[in-house]
Amino acid sequence: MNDKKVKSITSKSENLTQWYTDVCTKAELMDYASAKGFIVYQPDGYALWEEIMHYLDKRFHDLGVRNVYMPTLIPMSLLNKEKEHIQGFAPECAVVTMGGSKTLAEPMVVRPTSETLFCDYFKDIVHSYNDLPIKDNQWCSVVRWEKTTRPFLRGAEFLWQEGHTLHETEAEAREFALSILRVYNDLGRDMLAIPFVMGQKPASEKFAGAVDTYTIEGLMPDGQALQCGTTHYLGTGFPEHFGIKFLGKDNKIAYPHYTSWGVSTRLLGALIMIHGDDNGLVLPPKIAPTQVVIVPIRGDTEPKVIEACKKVEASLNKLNIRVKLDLSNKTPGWKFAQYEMKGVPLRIEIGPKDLEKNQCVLTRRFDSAKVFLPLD
RNA sequence: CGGGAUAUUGCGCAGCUUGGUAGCGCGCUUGCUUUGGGAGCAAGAGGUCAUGGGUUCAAACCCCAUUGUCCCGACCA
Repeated sequence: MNDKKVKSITSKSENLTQWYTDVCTKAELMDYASAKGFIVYQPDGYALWEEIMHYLDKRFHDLGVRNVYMPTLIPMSLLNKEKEHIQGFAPECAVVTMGGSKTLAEPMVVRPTSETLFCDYFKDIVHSYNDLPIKDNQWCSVVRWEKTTRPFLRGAEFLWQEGHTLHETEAEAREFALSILRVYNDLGRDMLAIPFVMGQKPASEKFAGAVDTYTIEGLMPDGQALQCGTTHYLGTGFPEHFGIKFLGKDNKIAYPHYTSWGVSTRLLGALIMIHGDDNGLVLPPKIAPTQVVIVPIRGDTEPKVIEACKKVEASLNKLNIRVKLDLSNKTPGWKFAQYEMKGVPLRIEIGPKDLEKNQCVLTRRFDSAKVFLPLD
């Protein structure tokens, strides 16, 4: 019988790439969409992203950041204003064309990132030092026409947040960029159970248009480092090209110092690869959409078992633990395998034998450790 | 973009050599029996065989063209 379980997904040590794809689809995190490189985020996959959004929104708010939303499309002329920037992104830009007899006044591009849109907006609202700092963030998706795609790790479209801030001085901007980097590092520690390494990129790997690029890097099971988040100090280059100026306290005109920063759904790819095993996904409790699953044994014929399960469910609900009681008519063995595949951190089994002893069985996902606890 | 492979039900595949009623496994629906590691039996539902053309009495199958997808390169902050 164990043969069936082993057959369902490829072994992680045997073929990491195949294993990764198997887990993404069989744990029902995503499905492939009809356009190449695009995916459907299924409820359990999107729920992981929602937990990340909740955490970061709170942390960003504490730093004085507010959420905004920019358009999906960028006029080509706007994108062309910063030379280094357009040279970096042009090869992967998705250019919009209209069907039929309709035509566009000028070529449009689906945003690969939104620096140009933010700067075009900032130039109209920044006039004096009293308008600074500006700290905006947006949650959105961006499109980059990658030739080779993988779920979450590299997609033609991915979800992310991009923050854009303007500051009076270089020192303030640099310090802010680094404070965001520390927030990203905390996200790894508090939510994802991933020990990131904070660092600075060499000139050859900097963001197109940045003075300095900082990243958090995660170590993957294949020995490669995966860039999981970036913050950039962009200097005054963008403001100069877009005409963002302010009158300082000294009554002189100056350009503000610019930062941008982001993390994407690539984080989910790192989460899956780092923690998963041959039985499927393994999720840290803080981010798991379902933290505890209760599996009744012989529930159909033993009303007392259901009753006991519901009692446990209610008490866990009171503790704000995300709990699921599975009363479906699947067999217990199927449920065990299913919730292991989905990475649920803790399983509680309750059956007739347990009721006789007034106990239940707890099994931990990441190391299969079993504990018997009194029902009370 | 270069090389290779492939396209048949939601998924995975057989059938093509040698043209003649559209098949299998999984999944799904219903019923009964089951339930402590992916249950069993029975009855069902589900297909423009990628697209266009050609050959033929007859094409999933043979021929030509087109398109999509996958793998390996190359490319990729």
